[in-house]
Amino acid sequence: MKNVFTFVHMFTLAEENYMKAIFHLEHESADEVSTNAIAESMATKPSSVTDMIQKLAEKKLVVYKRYKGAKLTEKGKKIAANVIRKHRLWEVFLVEKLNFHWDEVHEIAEQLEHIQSEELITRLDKFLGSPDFDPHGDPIPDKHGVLKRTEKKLLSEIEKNQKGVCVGVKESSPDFLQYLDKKKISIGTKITVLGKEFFDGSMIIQVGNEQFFISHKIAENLYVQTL
Amino acid sequence: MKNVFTFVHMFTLAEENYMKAIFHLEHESADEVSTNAIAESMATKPSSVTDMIQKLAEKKLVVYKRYKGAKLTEKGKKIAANVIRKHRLWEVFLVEKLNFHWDEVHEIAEQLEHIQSEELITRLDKFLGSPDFDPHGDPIPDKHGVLKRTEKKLLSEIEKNQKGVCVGVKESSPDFLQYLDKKKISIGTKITVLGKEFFDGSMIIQVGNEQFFISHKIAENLYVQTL
DNA sequence: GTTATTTTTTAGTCTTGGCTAAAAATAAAA
DNA sequence: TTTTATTTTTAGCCAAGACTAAAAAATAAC
Ligand SMILES: [Mn+2]
Ligand SMILES: [Mn+2]
Ligand SMILES: [Mn+2]
Ligand SMILES: [Mn+2]
Repeated sequence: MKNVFTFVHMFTLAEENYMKAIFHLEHESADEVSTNAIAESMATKPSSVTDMIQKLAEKKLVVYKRYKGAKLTEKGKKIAANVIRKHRLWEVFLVEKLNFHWDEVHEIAEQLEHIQSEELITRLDKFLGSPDFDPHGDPIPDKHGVLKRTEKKLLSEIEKNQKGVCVGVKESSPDFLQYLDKKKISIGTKITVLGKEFFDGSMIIQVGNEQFFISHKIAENLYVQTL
Repeated sequence: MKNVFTFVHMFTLAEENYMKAIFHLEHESADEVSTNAIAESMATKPSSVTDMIQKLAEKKLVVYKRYKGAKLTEKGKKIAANVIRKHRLWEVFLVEKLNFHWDEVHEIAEQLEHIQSEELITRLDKFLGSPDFDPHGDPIPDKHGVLKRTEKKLLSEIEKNQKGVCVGVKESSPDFLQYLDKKKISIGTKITVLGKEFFDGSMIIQVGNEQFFISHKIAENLYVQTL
């Protein structure tokens, strides 16, 4: 296909998605990311991943050694962070301005994150009041690609009788988010751990006036800041 | 490339751009659109156009007879109109909400028009107050792809001593729009034709308190409604 | 320290959407 | 009505980015 956009730095949709996936994987495990891990996270085949990381290596966007996995260069990291910045800013737009619900915005942001225009993002950011977090509590990288990480814990990591305020979700699938809605949990909600079962990690928690049971699966996907 | 979006009706970026180009060409000349005309309007080669219109014909989006040109089917027309609807709604967003100038929005809208989400456009339209026209005075098709055409004339067509209000531009290149800015002409501006030269079609017009000369090239790219 | 399993890479194909060069059809001139 | 010019199509090629199947390397098990 013909290159429709004429910008200085231009990466294809595929390239951007690979860099983004590697970025996320680097931050949730070792910094050498395996071919298989990338393939799984992108729902594609390892052979396709090998192809692409070799191309990205040519362009100095990742460092790659055969059989050793990939790792973003500074340049690659910046590009990835910028795509994530765009994704999260658009999510804020969709929720704050268009009144989408937080479980509906991800797919649309997956598309919007590839729109190429510095100026657009500068203005969108200002329009939104330069938000620091997206609707799922994820931090928005600044224009230099710097992502400040806050000290947050998984709900599953906090102890009995401790209190926390929900600051984000690890998973943001519609199913999970809708579960949280049902339980009246959203960003900013105060949660108290009333009981914790060692065997399966399940908990009894208090949210507002309600007390109820949650599984470990839930607790390990909710970020809180302890109070 | 892999199909990232999973919608019912999905057309590629290239397909959408071809349908849009054919739509525009149908409305500015005969309804059989020539291969060369499409090629020129898309800055591509006639052989590429032939390829694509054959594919579009397979999918019943255009009717095509060898050496006879292409013509959108009802389905193709609807799809094209919807892309144009999206383009123009996004242009309104960029100008009204992000304070872009009217000469800066076209390229960005060329990208945004391909974002796939019915719901997004429904909400964007509502957010913008369901505008009828884009920043260049072009009508925005409704959600059924119906485009109501207003009775507007080119400034070049109106007579000496007639008055008109500017309702749109035919060209919307940055150069032309910046010329209009310099002359303080925008949508809604009242223009009086004080003189008209038959030889070259140039005019003397009045805009506010200023009187000045404009060439035929300018006059045939400005739409007005006579008062 | 071999053997077996898993992971990763290579080789070869496919589709989309471009391109050029040549052939065929149509339109214009003579 | 021929000849010439223009338009359109076909044929063949290329790059991106996917895939499958097979080979090679790295790990894990024995
Ligand atoms: Mn998201
Ligand atoms: Mn998010
Ligand atoms: Mn436009
Ligand atoms: Mn416009």
